[in-house]
Amino acid sequence: MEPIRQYSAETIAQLEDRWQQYWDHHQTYVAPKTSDKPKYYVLDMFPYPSGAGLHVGHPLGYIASDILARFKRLQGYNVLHPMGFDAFGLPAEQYAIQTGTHPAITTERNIQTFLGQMRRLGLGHDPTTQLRTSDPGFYRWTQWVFLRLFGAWYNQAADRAEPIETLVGHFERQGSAGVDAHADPHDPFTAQEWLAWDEPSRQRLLLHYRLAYLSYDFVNWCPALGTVLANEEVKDGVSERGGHPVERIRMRQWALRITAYAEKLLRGLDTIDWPDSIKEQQRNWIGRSVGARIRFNVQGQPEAVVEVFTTRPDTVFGATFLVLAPEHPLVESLVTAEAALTAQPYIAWASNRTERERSAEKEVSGVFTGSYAVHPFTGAPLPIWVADYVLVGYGTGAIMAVPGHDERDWAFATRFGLPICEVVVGGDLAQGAYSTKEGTLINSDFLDRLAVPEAIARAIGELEARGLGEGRTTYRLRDAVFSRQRYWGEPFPIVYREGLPYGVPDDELPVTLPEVESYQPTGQAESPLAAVTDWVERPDGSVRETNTMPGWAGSSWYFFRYFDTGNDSALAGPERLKYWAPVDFYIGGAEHAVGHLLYARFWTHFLYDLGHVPVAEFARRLVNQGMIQGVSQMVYKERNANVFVSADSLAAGTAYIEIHCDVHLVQGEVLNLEGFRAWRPEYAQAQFVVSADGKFRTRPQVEKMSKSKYNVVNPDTLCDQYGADTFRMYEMFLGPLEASKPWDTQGITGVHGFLRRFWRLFYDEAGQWRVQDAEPTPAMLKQLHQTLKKVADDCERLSFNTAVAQFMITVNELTKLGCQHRAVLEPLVVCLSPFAPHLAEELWRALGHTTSIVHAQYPTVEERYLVEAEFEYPISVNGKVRAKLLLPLDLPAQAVEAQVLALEEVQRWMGGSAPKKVVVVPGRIVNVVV
RNA sequence: GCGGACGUGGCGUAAUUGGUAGCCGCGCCAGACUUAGGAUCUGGUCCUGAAAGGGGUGGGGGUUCGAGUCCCUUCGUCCGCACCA
Repeated sequence: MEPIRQYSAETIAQLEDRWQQYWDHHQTYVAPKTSDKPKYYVLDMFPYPSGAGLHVGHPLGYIASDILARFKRLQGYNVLHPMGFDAFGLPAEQYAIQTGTHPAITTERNIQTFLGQMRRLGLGHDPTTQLRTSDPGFYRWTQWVFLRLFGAWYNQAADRAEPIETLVGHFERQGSAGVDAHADPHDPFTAQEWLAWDEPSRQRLLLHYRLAYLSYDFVNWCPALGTVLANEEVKDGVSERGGHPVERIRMRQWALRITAYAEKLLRGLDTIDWPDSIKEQQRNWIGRSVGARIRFNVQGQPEAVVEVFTTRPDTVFGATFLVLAPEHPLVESLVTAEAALTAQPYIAWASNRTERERSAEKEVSGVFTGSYAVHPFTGAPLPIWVADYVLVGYGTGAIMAVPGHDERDWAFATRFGLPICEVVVGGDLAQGAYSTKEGTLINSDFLDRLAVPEAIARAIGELEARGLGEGRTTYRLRDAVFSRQRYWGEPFPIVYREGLPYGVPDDELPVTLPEVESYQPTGQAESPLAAVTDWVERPDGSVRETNTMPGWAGSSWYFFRYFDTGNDSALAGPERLKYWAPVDFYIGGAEHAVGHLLYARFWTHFLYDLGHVPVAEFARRLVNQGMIQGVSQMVYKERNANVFVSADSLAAGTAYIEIHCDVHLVQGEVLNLEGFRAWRPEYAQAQFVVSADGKFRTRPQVEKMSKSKYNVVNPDTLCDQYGADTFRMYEMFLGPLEASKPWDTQGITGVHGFLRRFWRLFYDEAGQWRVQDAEPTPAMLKQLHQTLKKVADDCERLSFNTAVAQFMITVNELTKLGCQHRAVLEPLVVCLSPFAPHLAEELWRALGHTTSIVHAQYPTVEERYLVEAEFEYPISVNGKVRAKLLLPLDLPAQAVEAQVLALEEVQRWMGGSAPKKVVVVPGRIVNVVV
């Protein structure tokens, strides 16, 4: 291979291409899947291969993980750094509906674009691990996991999931007595009854327990997308994808009993190194609240019992009325004939309002049902109201209103003239409700004079003793709706016989996605698969489930598949799982906080319970890379004329239209007028009012990077111009990895200049090799080892921006020192290689090495070169470090002592007196004793 | 409203985690070269001052010999959650 001697635009392209080919050809990044070396697993959140390709914001995380992977490899780890694709998803399907192109074709096309762009960046992913969630060989195991969920129940006594067989065994021996499960309620039964039941009855009952089960409940139905959505996919009452309105309707759907894992998901957060904000979001989402359920009988309706949840059972004597959500199942029977006239319209109106309308509403609204509940302790009649500030989905969908100590209840009581009763001392009711936990109880019979915490315990004890309720922990987390009425997703491995679901045998997996004539949903809540009758109807008379799994199914476990992508007897081989799990470093966007990241934890906990994977938490450390925002460039056009005015010359009285112009036409807020004229035909003849200096200025504006704002900067063009190494280093140099920051193309020249100057250390301007074997000077060695140390530290703490800065300092310094010494430059190239792998490979080869620098060893930091000519002596007074004294390194202990004694400041702390004793210890701490 | 993160030059940022604030880069200024350029190289660039010096990390207060860093308070920005009983 002929060495490249110049580092210029033409040769950079040649150089980078050459090494990319070399890496492909030599399979440089394939990790041995088992090894004696310690492992390090670096994982990116795999992308959905959208049609738009990558913009400069996307590669930030990929570059960071690539640098870390390369760095860890240099440190001697066996590094797995894979890349796959989250290939099922709505955009490909919607494109298919419009064009008839099979989603698999568009998806594969997009994947190839992504792969090309990633290769161009020099990302060293293990090429043997390129999985796709839409590949039958992969989704076979997604279906397999689903079957395990379907075939499992949550044993609360053992605090883990177990195969459903253990439950059936219990039923056969003891009936439902003694089962402590996370399950839907049902009537108790005996072993005899169970044994007497027919198969459908047993199956129907088991659905109450299965961790994947059919539910008939309120779901988020999105008419525009033609599918249901999980709570995590709905934001502010509209779909996260597309922003379409979402309705709450009752439908039969598959759901996963994630609520069984609420407590484990909460506790597991304490064992993992994830960002606080993500942990906090997950805690909020799980929404644990401790309190009690209380049952209220209804006057004149012995069969009706209103159960409420409260976190403040101590305030039960302050309850003056009950409120039910409009959708509460008891509402219908509680509305009396007299009240119906006013109540019915309100209930109908409130139930039909969207979540969004309801939460936007500030006005208190509600209606009296005409019925009264009986206070469990006083027997007082409490009017039962219906109001939409009570949500059907939380707690029991009913509350006891304590207007004295809950703001919403107070507002409601005030609005409708209901009584307000003070039961906790600690505030002023004239100012409104107060919900202090500091006060003591009054007007509360047996709770009087107790402090709130004791009162809560006492109230729960009393409720339980009298059978009126019990202590209870409630979670905001809902079971996850798991079916979608779409084509482009994993088919369920489920068939129905007599309307009851059965899992297909494992040896029938994968249940492959059939071809369809139309990708259009076939009607209200039905997947396009329903139309494929010869697929749906099976010879034995059973029919297939026609929904498909949601987008997050495959992403909930894919990180285990990279260990063993070809395995067709298990999701991954046990010894590989044992070696590689968990992920050591996971990087991706913060937007997945309560979606993917929660589901993936849930699936991992589940698989761990069943012994299929060796870890309960899949990712030890998580980092969210910041978003790179676009910087739009705005130009101002007079409203009524084809006249553009420079942004610093706008006239006060004139009306202007703000127009996004292509950011590539702007250099440092100055518009390239010729380019702008040529950009749009209608601007060719426009007039331009320029600033005093003759320049036409734009106004920058930070916003999301988007095609419509003409602020998208494509990494490919920057790689063409400066090379991938420059691009990689510049993305890192931009700022801290986790911070969001606006893209600024201008600064890239600084990094590019650094790489050129670095090259100059090896080749002079004429392309002559200048590296010598001479002995480097101490100053050079100091510079080298400082850099080796700083860069290693910075890589450990992911401070890549400061590492890049350190490289720049070094190259400036070594240039000044005239360094051309192999002993300095060779280690430096290794140190730089994670950041600029192409350039490093080239120089490594020029230094005479015949193997890839990827497998080199990170140079040893020799501390002796780092010690300063002067040393900071920490001075401790009676053991507490009080000061540091800068003294020459070789100063004898006595001299240090003398210096300390002479230090006026030390005497000042001593209160004017000289220290009794000064001890200089070998660790160079100076102890001063008074 | 609740929770989290943060506030440093014209800009992106750095500061050995309590020890000389402003590293590195952009931009800007000056100079060199020059086939005048959006190239390259050199030097300068927090404020004030002729200098010595003084001031300075959103504002105010505190702890400390010493605070960008810790504590209290206030203002502001960003993010998340939000009728959660």
